[in-house]
Amino acid sequence: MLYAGLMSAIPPFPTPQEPVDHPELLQLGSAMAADEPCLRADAARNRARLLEAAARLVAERGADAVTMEAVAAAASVGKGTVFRRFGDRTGLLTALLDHSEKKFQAAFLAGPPPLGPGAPPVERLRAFGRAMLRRSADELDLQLAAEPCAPRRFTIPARSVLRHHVAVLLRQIVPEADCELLSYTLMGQLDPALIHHLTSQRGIPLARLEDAWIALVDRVAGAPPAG
Amino acid sequence: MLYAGLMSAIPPFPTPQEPVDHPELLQLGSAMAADEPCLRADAARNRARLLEAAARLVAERGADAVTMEAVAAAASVGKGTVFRRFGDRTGLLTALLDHSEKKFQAAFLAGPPPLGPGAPPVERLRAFGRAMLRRSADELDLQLAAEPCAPRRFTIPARSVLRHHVAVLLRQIVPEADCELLSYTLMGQLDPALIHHLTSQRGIPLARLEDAWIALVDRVAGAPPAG
DNA sequence: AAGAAACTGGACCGTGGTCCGGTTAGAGTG
DNA sequence: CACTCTAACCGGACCACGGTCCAGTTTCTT
Repeated sequence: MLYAGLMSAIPPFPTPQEPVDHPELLQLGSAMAADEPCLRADAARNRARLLEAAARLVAERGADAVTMEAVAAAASVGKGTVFRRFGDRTGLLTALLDHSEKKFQAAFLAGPPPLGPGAPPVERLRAFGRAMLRRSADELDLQLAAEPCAPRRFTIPARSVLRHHVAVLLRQIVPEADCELLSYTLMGQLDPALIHHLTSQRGIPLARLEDAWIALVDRVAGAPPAG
Repeated sequence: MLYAGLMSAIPPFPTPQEPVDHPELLQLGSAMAADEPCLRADAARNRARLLEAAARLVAERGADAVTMEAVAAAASVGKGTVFRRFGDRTGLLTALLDHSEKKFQAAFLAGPPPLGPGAPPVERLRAFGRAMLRRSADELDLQLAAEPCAPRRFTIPARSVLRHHVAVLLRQIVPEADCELLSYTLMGQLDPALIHHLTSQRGIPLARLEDAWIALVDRVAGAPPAG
């Protein structure tokens, strides 16, 4: 099992990953064929071993067990190496999710309708929510664990890409609205932490979340479903 | 300066604060006259000193400087005492915010319109968003620092109260909708972390956030503002 | 072969959180 | 009021983890 990398080449040390101010251009394809940008042979090998070890830890003992030290030990590698490669814990977890993330991006950017281009925007937005909800339902532990603390929640590049996609669709549906801000609102309903809270802690079935998403999209699109 | 406490009596030790499964009843007035439930004299004194010390640290060196050890030292108290009293770091920060929180709750539960009862629900909802945005704009550091990590974000009692209020208003406005879930969505737009990201990191002025809130409420209420 | 750039690993630090032996407030009793 | 008893409280030693640093090693280039 191989994972793609979203780390670019890392200078000396203290420059893990830049916030990416304006990810106006969607990535995907930038570093897709070349799984390892320009990594030295030993570095690439260690990187692979670390991801493999981390994945094993997640599978066997849950995301909480993915301690930086545990991963390092399981990969027979020094702790510093883990940090150098992935920046911090979030970075490592994010890298673990990278594979499915890329697949998902490909699906809504270039896949078949209704998720991909070809269907009317409202239709695509509905499908997007459904897909997000289902994807988050699996991988929930990891998604939660990968979430950084408060101030950086909205700087995650992957999330920015998703949100931007929503904004683009919204502009086609309700051009007169503040689609940028509206996209944040809609994305809020698909937040892994919220999904976890509603399903695990309040026992709300996923189907109801999907219905709520559809209703929300309709409401925003200006066609109240039952009013 | 005295702060109200939202900690109930704490049994032996490892029971900091219960999740409060169904906060259907709004608090406010439960432990309002009695600032300290049944706290022993020395405990109450230490509690006050701790809050005072924490507030001083925030004022002088920012929320990041509020280390549990630093607070303990500044209050000339043992570290264990801080944890016993407030459960964890978020608990301490939450207690610091408690005063303004209570004031805010009082304002929309029993204050003058349009925030309080008396105005039509849509009007109250608009006012609620405005008030939240402005309140979060001050206190932003504290609000951010007080936010617990991913899985517990939605279990904060104070947030639950606010969200519940929104749900109640929504039920009066769009009874046919899934107001429970809709309230989560609306609250998402008022999340301190989002506000911080938009204003501090993307330079979006608060006024635009307020406009977006109004527009969102109108949209949800089924009366598209310009369509 | 040799030099430079990149990588490695583990010692080190600060912080959040736990534990438990010792201390004290304050109620009950005479 | 003095004494005693107990539950609650206190404090700081202790642990685990995330994150940093840097001296020594390895890879790649020329």
